[in-house]
Amino acid sequence: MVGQLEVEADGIERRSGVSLWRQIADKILHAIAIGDFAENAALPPEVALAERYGVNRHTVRSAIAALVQEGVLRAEQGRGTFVLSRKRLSYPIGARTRFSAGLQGQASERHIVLLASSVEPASQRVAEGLGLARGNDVIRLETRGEADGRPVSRAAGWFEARRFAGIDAAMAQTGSITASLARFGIDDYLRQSTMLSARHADAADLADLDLQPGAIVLVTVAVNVTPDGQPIQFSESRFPAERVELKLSAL
Amino acid sequence: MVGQLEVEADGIERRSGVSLWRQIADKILHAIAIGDFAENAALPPEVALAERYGVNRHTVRSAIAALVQEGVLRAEQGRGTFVLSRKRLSYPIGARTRFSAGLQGQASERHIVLLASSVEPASQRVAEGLGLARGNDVIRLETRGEADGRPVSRAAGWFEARRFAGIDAAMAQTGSITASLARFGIDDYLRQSTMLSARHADAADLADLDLQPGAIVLVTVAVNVTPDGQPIQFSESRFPAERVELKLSAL
DNA sequence: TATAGTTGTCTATATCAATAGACAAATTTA
DNA sequence: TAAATTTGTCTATTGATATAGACAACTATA
Repeated sequence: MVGQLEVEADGIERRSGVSLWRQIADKILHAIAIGDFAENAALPPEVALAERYGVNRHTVRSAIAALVQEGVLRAEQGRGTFVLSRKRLSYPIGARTRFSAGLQGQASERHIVLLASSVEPASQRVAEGLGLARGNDVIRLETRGEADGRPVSRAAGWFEARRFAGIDAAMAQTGSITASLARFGIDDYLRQSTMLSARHADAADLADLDLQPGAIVLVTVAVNVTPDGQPIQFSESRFPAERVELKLSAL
Repeated sequence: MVGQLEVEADGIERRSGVSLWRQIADKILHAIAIGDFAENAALPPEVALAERYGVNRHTVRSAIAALVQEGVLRAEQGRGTFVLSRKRLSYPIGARTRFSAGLQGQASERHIVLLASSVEPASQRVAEGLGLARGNDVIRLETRGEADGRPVSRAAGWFEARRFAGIDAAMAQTGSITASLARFGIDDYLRQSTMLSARHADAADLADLDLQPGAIVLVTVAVNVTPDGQPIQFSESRFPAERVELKLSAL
């Protein structure tokens, strides 16, 4: 027999299209992120978690299994289940956002990897963002940001091809957008505007950011300009919400 | 027999803990939000959607049924399925963010409702944000922002009780944080910092923002200060990602 | 060395999610 | 009016999700 609860404890929703084990895994992740469970600390035993969330022990086990798979937890028979992962990185977004500078002190190793580059005609929104006519050639750089070996961002950046010919090579060589732009005489640039949204990770996000299905990504669409307001870069970036939060400072 | 596809089209993930119909509902919502389907336009027929996403027609029907339930779509037998809802609001976040001012032109009617208020000792993070000793009394205002009758934000704001005694009454009367602060001699205030994250909506969010289970909320935690840097308000706001995107401008 | 507490594995059952196919009902188009 | 298009409803089957209970395996501790 099944003892069906009418009201669930702690924000667990049934028949929502999101399985209970996934919801509980998200809750545990969130609890770790906000510091409810310290690093290396033992999680409450499975029966306690099952009671807290009003579900069967096996459902909790499914959630834990997913997080073990993700490398967030480690389960030891007879001892308990332990927290491995650290808190979320705080990624700054402001007028002078720079990848490495912003994460200083939070991760010992951080860098950007150039995954691919290509020349293509500007789409509608890229053209608008850069103030070009639609169809003008632009260079697209596909990059991934990593901190301590974990992917923390995945971005596409577009630059006017005529003005920034060779920026792909510069990026491959320097591993830095800032350094690459410096080669084109851009010593300073500002973030003009940023649109921010959130959605479930799609197949590309899962592969790019090493996420599990059901994860959430933050998406920013931004335009960088020179100090005198000339657009130089249009970008779309995706951040895994479980590993990164955004800190908005003076734009 | 079942013809199982190895690779799914368009970012649909199986065995993810998120059901296919929920993922497809999210995709349709996103497509509407970014303007792929115009308002009042017909959606592609169910068989076409099923093929596009690589799922059975009945699965698409489940997704559509959920969106009809949410009031996003209207299905008419023999004719088609039509888009009711408009694009996402673009909610500005910047140095001088004000609720009504920011949404001007995007919604014809907008206001803040005061849901509840109370006096309580400051928690750790509220005390830190306001620069108080932990346990000092603070006033908490629970509010909901609405635009054209739809909830677009749900916020809790904390103010030092000694300095802002009566701000709850002022808020109830004026329906505006800005106007209420003016009564305490605050003619201008700035957003000092904002932390931004995203997660699945919990039970409270579902009720407060009239969402369906599985929805995503954007969460901001911010501190407002006077022009000379004195903290006056600590706030946590939640925005439904399917209805709102955040526009970051000069902080 | 028992004993209690914890995770791991197994069986069984019920419900939800997804596929498959057929046909009805309503609308639009030729 | 007839045909084509589209949504609505029904049955059937399979696999994933969730509950239930029992017991094994391992660890720490009294």
